[in-house]
Amino acid sequence: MGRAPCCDKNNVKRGPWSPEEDAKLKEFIDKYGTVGNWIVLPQKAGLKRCGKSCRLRWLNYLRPNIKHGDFSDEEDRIICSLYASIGSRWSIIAAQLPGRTDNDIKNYWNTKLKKKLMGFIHSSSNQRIKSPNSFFPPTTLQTRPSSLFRDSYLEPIPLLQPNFMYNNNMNFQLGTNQYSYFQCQESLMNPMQASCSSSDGSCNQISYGKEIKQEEMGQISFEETQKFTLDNYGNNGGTWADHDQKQNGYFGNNFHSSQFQYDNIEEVKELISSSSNINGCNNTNSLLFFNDENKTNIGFWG
DNA sequence: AAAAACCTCAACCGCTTTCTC
DNA sequence: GGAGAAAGCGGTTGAGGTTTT
Repeated sequence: MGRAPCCDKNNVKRGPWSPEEDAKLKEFIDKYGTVGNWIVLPQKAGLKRCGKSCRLRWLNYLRPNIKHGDFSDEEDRIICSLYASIGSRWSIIAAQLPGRTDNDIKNYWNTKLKKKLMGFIHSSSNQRIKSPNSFFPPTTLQTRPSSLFRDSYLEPIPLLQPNFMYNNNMNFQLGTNQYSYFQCQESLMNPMQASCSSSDGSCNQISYGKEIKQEEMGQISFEETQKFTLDNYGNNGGTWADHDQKQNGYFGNNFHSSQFQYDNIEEVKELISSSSNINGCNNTNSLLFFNDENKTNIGFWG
């Protein structure tokens, strides 16, 4: 017994929207708004469409100030940074890019941005990064057509560093709530011993050892992390998320990220290839960052 | 010129979260 | 607090367009 369908599929039109349907929907919403209920809207608007379909059409295409077309460098950086930080939380990412929809960003990431970044990682293997500072975003926020797909890896993508990325080592204890938890690897020098917490093996988060209450953290030595630092947050019960949202402005629930620092591109490459299967988990994605100490920061997502 | 391969993106599906009663 | 409905969300699909062979 499955879930009841949201509408009678036999009596609704599916597939691409015609200009007439677009006009009908737009005219109705301009006049009456969404009437607080997408399910009844198509009926009132005289459309033979599912409410969900109307909502999607409006949000992704018809609503005012929707931006279509090329993404700017600035938008690329924001997407990359946020993806590395929070993963595929497209709605949160879209909230940082006025005029862009989550669907748009998702498509853009899946079809272009991801490939370019992976290409960059692979092509970087024989070349040491010359000027790490060049990877930081320019001070100007001027919007211009994206050069991401024109430039070779010698002019890498300048990635925006989310606030938390500056909080290496112990400074990442942003939360003050005593009920907050973070996850800490017991064997810090071998992050690849990470485990999967999902019972079905389809985890989308990497877990690093046992959970440790924040107040216990003072007992843990991080001396050996001067060169290699682990930065890993988790949230439990939403408290982290609440804090992060206040702290960084854009992190929603279940914010979870991890970063490592390496000073050797080969280590990073190895890490990327080995991270594709960690303890049976499919952690297939990774992303490079660079900081101003000539280290390579790497962010993971599942 | 035709077929095959590849790419893009709008739309759908179904699960999760939020809201309302 | 619980149940049901609606909205929100992210993964996936597939039609149509473009490029390559």
